[in-house]
Order: sequence, then C-alpha cells, then structure tokens
Amino acid sequence: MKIATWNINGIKARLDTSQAWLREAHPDIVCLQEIKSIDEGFPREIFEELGYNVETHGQKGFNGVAILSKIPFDDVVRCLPGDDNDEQSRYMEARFSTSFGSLTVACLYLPNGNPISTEKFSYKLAWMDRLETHLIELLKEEAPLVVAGDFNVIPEPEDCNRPEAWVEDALFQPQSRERYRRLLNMGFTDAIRTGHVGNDVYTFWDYQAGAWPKNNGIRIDHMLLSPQATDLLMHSGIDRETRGWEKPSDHVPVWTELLTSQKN
DNA sequence: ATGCCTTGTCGCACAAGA
Repeated sequence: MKIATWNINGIKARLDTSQAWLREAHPDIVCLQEIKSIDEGFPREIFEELGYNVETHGQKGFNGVAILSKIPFDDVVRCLPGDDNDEQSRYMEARFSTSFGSLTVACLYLPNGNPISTEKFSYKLAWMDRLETHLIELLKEEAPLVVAGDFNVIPEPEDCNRPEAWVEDALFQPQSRERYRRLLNMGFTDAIRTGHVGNDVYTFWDYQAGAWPKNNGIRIDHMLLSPQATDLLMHSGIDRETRGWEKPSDHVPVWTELLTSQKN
C-alpha cells in the first residue's frame, strides 16, 4: 500500500499537475496540504474519476488539508485537540480497514512560524505541543499509524543546502527541531531518512532566486511511522522530478510503501 | 536584502508563504 503526502500550494492552480502525478504514481492514500479552498470549492469530481474517495477540511484562502483514498474511509476527524479557539484548518485524521488491520493516517500542515519574534512562532510551538500530546494518545493503540504532512521543520543541518541561511528562521529554530526530535524519541520512524542518507534529500525548493536550478532545497515534508507501521515499511521516496514540471508546487510528493498481505 | 516567485482575494495591490 502506497501512502503519499504533498503540499500542493493551491488545489485550483494544481489541477493538471496533481492529476498527472496521480496517474503516474498511483498512490492508494494521499494527504494534501495547502488546498487553499473551502470544502464546497474543492474539485472532488476530478479525483473521484481517478478512483479516489475524497475528504476535505478546507478554509477560505489559506491552509486547508484533504485526504484522497482508494480505500473507503471508516472514520474522519477534522481537528487537532487542545485548543477550541484554533480556527486554522491544518489537521485531519482518517481510519481505514486494511489487510493488516486498522490503519490510522494523520494529515497535517504545521504552522510556518515566521517571523520568530511574533505570536506566529509561539503558535507554531504550541501547535507542536498539542500534536505531541495527541500522538501520545494515538501511540497507545499500538497499531499502524502514519503521520504525514508539511511539518515546516528542518530536522538537521543536513536537511538543507545552506544551514547558515536558516539560523534565524522558524523552520530551523532549536525549539522547533527539539519538538520534532521528541516525536522521533517517542518511537516514530522518519520514513524518508530510513532509506535516504546524505545532504541532497529535499522536499521543497522556493519559487524565488532560482532555488530549484541551484538545488537550494530543504527537507520539511515528513512521514512518521508508528512502530507497528515501521514493521510494514518496504520503501519510501521523494518524487522530486515534479518540481521541474509545468506549474509545479514548491513542494514535491513524499511517499512510503507498506507491506500488505498477498490476498489483497 | 523588508527584494527576488506564486497563490488567492468581492484584484485594479496586498498578504502569506518558507
């Protein structure tokens, strides 16, 4: 079973690109971030025609997440617990029945947090604290769980081309990295890092200043696997070639493949 | 480099992204 995550930076601007990628990559479950659309405006038909069930958690203009799945949804939750006043659409989770039992997939768009001198950064850190609290609960189920999305965290210096350029940035602050590292220490596996070493493993290249041709990238889109999901991990990958397509997102798809039994 | 692109917005410039 192939599970993917992709910050598409606007679903309406990515109709052709997203369909082309789905036809090529044929993932079973896809987490999308920054759909920048309300639920009613999401073009669900084009994905249904490709064989996907569609669940969205949108917002006007900014943010917004969605999950596409060839497997039927058993259940969908559209909020990250811990702050009833948070009105930003950045999190949803879904449950599926698979050949290896129940599977939970969380789709998140973690706050950017810049500039770090503002409340945007404290919101990011508080959001990460809420995420940790919630994931502690989900881990107690001791079942396959995939937490996928745009984390807006550069975990280590090797996860960016020019670390010195990011020292003042919210994505690379010690507080952000510490919170991400805490998730790993809870038992999650960074699916991409298990199969890809070195300092040329990126998922985002800025539209500005020729970041793509210069390969001035960063790795901020991650897939965290619970121990039970890690037991099923076969491959993981980054579809970086999509960054060179027509009308690209500034992020590229990241995916992982989990072992399913023969009967399916 | 408070710049550089790209997207969405009740557009005719601006906010937000990373």
